[in-house]
Amino acid sequence: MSLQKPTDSELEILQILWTKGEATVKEVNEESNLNKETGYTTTLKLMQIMHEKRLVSRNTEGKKHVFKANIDAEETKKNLLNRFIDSTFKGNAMSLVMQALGNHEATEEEINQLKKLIEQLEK
Amino acid sequence: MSLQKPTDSELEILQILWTKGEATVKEVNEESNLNKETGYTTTLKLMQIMHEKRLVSRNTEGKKHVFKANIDAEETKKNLLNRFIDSTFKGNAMSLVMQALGNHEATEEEINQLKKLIEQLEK
DNA sequence: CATTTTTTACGAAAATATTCGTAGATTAAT
DNA sequence: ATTAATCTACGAATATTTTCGTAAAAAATG
Repeated sequence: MSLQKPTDSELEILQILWTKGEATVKEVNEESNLNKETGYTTTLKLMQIMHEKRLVSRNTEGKKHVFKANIDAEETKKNLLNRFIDSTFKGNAMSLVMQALGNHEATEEEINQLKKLIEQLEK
Repeated sequence: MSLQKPTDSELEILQILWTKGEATVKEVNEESNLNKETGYTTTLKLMQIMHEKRLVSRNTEGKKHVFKANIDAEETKKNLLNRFIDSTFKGNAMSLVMQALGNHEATEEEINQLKKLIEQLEK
């Protein structure tokens, strides 16, 4: 069962739902508007399509529909990451890691986390 | 001057050009066909569009046009990586690194590289 | 030099993704 | 209960990306 890749717009909505747990169209739209102007019915339509695709589920009992993500955040991100590594880094995960670490100013805390992870990798 | 994001098909062609240094449409198309069936004129058209966008340059002196990437591999990948981190990991680069390392079976060599990089980060 | 093969140019169809207007339903307010 | 506000459904217009057919130019072959 391979997950289909959400579009950019869909991913943005999924991120909002993953963060909020659940949300109405209005809430999602307001959140979207922090980034870029988006019409209400545009967001609504996207979420209806996502529902058709089973990317989200919705509770229609109450007055307004309440949506939540229907696919797991970690699994989806892992999936997208693997695709990205394949397309952009030709499957070389370590190359991506190096690039990401190189670009990024790491805190002490983060470095310690990294060290721990590396110890585990060594086993 | 911010780089525009190449489409998936464009990225695939860029990867081939980055690897080969330069190539004709025929060569690129044959390489593409290792992954998925792609018509010759499809590849041609894509490369013409990429030329209009200045993603590639071409030498039309000889009999066939010889193309090469007109944007830098490292810079482009860095750019795409930053976008990906923003969209999929909400800007949290370390989270992506952890995920990538967690999914991936690292060789001793790679672990040593990582350790070196971490030493540098600590300074 | 005539014929065949290879190559480019280009328009347009097909596929996919995004945006929005309008109508009708539901709920809230007076 | 009537009016106003909010919300969903849905078709359709736009925009973007991908694919391909056809024609014409260029090169290779015999």
